[in-house]
Amino acid sequence: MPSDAEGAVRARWAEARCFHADPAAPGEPYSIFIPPPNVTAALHLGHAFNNSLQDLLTRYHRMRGSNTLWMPGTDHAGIATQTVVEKRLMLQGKRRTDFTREAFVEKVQEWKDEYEATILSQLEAMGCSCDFERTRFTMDEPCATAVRAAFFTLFSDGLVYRGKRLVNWDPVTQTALADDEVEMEEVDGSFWYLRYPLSDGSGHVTVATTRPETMLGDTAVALNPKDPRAASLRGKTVRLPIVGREIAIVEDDYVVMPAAMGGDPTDPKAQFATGFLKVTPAHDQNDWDIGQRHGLAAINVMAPDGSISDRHGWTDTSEAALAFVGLSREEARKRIVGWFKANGLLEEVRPYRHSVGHSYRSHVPVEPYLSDQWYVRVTDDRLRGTALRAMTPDQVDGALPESVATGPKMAGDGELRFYPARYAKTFQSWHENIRDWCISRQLWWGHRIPVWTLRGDGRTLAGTLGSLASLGSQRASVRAARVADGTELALSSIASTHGELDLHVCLVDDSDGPLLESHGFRRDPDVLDTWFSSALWPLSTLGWPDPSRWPEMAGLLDRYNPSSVLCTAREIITLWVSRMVMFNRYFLGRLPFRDVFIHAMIQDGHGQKMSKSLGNGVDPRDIIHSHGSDAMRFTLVQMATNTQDVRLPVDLVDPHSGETFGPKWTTASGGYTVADAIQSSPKDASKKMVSGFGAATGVATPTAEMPLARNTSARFDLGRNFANKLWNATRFALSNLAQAAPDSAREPMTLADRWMLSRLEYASRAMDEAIAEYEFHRVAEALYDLVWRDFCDWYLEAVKPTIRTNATQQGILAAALDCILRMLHPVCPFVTETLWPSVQALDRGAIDGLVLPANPICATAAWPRVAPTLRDEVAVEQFARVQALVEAIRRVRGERQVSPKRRIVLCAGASVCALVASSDGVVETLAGLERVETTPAAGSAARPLTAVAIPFEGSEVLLDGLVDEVDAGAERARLHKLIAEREKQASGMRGKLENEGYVAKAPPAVVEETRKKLAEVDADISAAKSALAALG
RNA sequence: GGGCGAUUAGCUCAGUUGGCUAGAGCACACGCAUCACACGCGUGGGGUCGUAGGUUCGAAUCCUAUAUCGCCCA
Repeated sequence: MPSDAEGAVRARWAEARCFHADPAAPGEPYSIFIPPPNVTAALHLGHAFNNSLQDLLTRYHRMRGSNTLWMPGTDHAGIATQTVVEKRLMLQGKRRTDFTREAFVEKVQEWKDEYEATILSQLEAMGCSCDFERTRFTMDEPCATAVRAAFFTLFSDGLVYRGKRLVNWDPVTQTALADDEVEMEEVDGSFWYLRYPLSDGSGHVTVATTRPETMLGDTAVALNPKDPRAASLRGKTVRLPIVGREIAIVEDDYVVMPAAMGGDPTDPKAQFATGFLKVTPAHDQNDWDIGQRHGLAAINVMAPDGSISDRHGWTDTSEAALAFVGLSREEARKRIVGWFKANGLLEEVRPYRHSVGHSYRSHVPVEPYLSDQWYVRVTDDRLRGTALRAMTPDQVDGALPESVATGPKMAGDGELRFYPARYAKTFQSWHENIRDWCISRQLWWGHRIPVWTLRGDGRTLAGTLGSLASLGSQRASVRAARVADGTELALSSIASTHGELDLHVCLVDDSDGPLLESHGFRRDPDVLDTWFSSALWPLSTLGWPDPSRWPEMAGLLDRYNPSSVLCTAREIITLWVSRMVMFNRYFLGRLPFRDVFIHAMIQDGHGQKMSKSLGNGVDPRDIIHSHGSDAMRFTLVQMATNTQDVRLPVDLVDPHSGETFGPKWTTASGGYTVADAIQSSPKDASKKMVSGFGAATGVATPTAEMPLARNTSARFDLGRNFANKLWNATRFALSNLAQAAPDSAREPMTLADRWMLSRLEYASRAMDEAIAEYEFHRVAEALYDLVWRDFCDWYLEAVKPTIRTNATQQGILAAALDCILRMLHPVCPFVTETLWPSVQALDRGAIDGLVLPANPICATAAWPRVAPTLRDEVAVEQFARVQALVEAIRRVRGERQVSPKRRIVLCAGASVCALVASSDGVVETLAGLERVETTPAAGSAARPLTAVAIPFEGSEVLLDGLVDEVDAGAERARLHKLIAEREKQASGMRGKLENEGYVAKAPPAVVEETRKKLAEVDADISAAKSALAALG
């Protein structure tokens, strides 16, 4: 199907507003929220996959009469988008800080506008039946309003708090990094062995460390409680060199014991360990955890630029320590090692290769850095508990924790179901082990945190608080915390509290900001984690908290939340699914969706995840260009199995010659296989092109002489061939119906007609079941078998002799075609919609059990109502025999290389002749028979010399006229081979039946089946043997 | 380190409570320009189901161990 026809079809849909959801319209609601794609980049095949499945569901339920909403939109993707824009600025030699915050955000906005438009056009090109009139963006006004309301509510309810935590800090760009922005790199480092004297002068302990510079912030030395030295050291303290701080010796399981003292000799760390660990809670995640367990102080000895500093939490600076203040962390390391050496406290240095996290932006080692961040208290039962209680009980592994199970009941409890079921476990264990959610990000692109803070002593702050009374609790929420440890305080007690305090005021609306700022408050510069706004997606897109503010959203929230299903990928269960469930339940008291369908991942041909950095993502528009949208969709649906990720070997299309070829591969850092950035034309090696890898990584820039090569993949040939097949079959059917004789008679239904209707019934049932279970490859399989195998290979061939004169059959052919278009539409909307008008124009007789209401547009046509009575078991069984006979004859024709043009004579017994007669000429047509003759009973002395015998259903069937002269030798060989095959089968079955255990214990039906089969095979063998005997 | 998944034909994948000769598409071989389709039609070859044990009358399927690969979480 030509791709320009796709545009015309889209225009038809748009004009009829087929996909616009009207909450006032009738029908059961069926809604899906699109997982909003990041505006960072264009969509790739993974998105095409995900969206093809969502569209399949949406179109299917729309045709089934549901009131359907597929909500589209995009996500601002804070860190990722800000980073790509900063990278682009860097190419111009500029940095984010060269601009004002507003000017920079403006630049990101431009990027967003460009990619949002690209993404939406990609969705349209794929044929997605989204309600594009309702398209949302996570930072547009309704979404921002929802974010603000949600944050305010959580803040007021005590579910948001400020706390300290180690973040991945990039000291060069001075921002926190998400975990996935940290690249692990192998580094040649060292273990330094430092001696820390015991305070009582009774000796020393030796700690091993890869980061000696952090010792300035040590607040303990730890050893394993199983360590034999533990008892004698219990209660003692250590005098920290340089600083002079007296620090405790604590016992913790985390500490690795040296191999020599009972540590695990296979653990490489045990080879290096001394059994003593310096504990620096402010500069190491594991040390932080130890610190939490033992109540240790966290002393931060670094400035945000990574230099040693006594101004960020370090107060007990000694004279000796001052010498290191101001040094970079690299320089400090050298000087501190030098100090230990000079003072005789450096015991040893051993080389050590280990992996260290590096910033993917500045490529310097990431510093675990202690900083103040905002948190959502997701560990609270109101969030975590409601999420766990949402799980359907039969998917809960074991039992929910007692404290959770006994929590308050709520609508939606027990209604959340995962497909495939195994992912429920991921959801459950995530919530059982969840930690409070850090939601602040040191970025400029995102929803800015709506909190204003004033720091001061209690008495002053109490006074300020009094003058803010006019704000009222509807517009402002106030909380107070002690600066030193973050402890929250009751507002009534702050006037009498000593020490520095922070007063945090959360505002519903920015308009009250200036009032706060006039009192010296400053707004938090950070923005919210992107997932905070994503978590509200099923709420914000429907106008929550106040749909009346947007007239076009009236009624949406009540009608479409909860939605029907969320379709997404594995890693999203923790990032997004969890948070949507918690927020939707907390704010609205409902589930955001009842089903969660987790689909496989599309990998490249080397089993690698498609990613921007590898440049192996394939633009769906490339595939639409080479194969068409329907072909892409059908193939993707066919690949949607529930167990496996999907490998997709990718080829390039040479822009110079149009030829498809396999690219040249190379190995990139990390051992990944990537396409060479620049590829040569297979036709003319002097002509070059840029691969997706080259363009995505910026290694090569496409030019007029060296254009970007499109991707393609032979995997999509399947879908293209399928769409082509349907197209041609429809053309053929239409032309036959157009040439039907005007005086066609209404005949009784033929065997083929009854069989075809049965196949429609079967396929319709198979589709319903597969969709209900989200087993999409079965949908594709059912359609493929129906269209290609049943309709094209058999039915169209079978009706050829009768279709032009049999009016009943004409009606059935038209109805079958109509039914097929409807059933195929959710997968291949373009070709079905294109064919729709001509098929709708056909006359069709009324068929009992098949209802196909007329409709001008396929997309909104009713799903076929196929009654179970359409299934004709007799016809199904009879036709299977016809197929077996035709195939048996064809096999011989194939072996003998008989020309398809050559007509032959079939001589068979009464039973086979009756079968042939019942087929209304189908056997004759498909097997190329001249005529059929009834053979006299067995012992056929009159067997023609040119006849060839085949066993069929246990009797001998003769084919005459295959060849001019039978080659007796070849004929014997064929029969011997056939007999050997059947003997092997028979002996297998006989073996089973001779096994007493089998006959005694297997279900009787299974045993009976084996007996029946064996009798048939034995009859075939004797038929073949008698044919052999006849040959002489 | 914890969890999940995969390993079946040359390739990409099915195989849902254990039960007909383990299937499909592509690729391959042979034949066919058969009046819808060569992006096609017909026929055929090709697999000791990762390995080793076990349960069972019977195992690709269930159990145990093990190898390799991948993903998620820490």
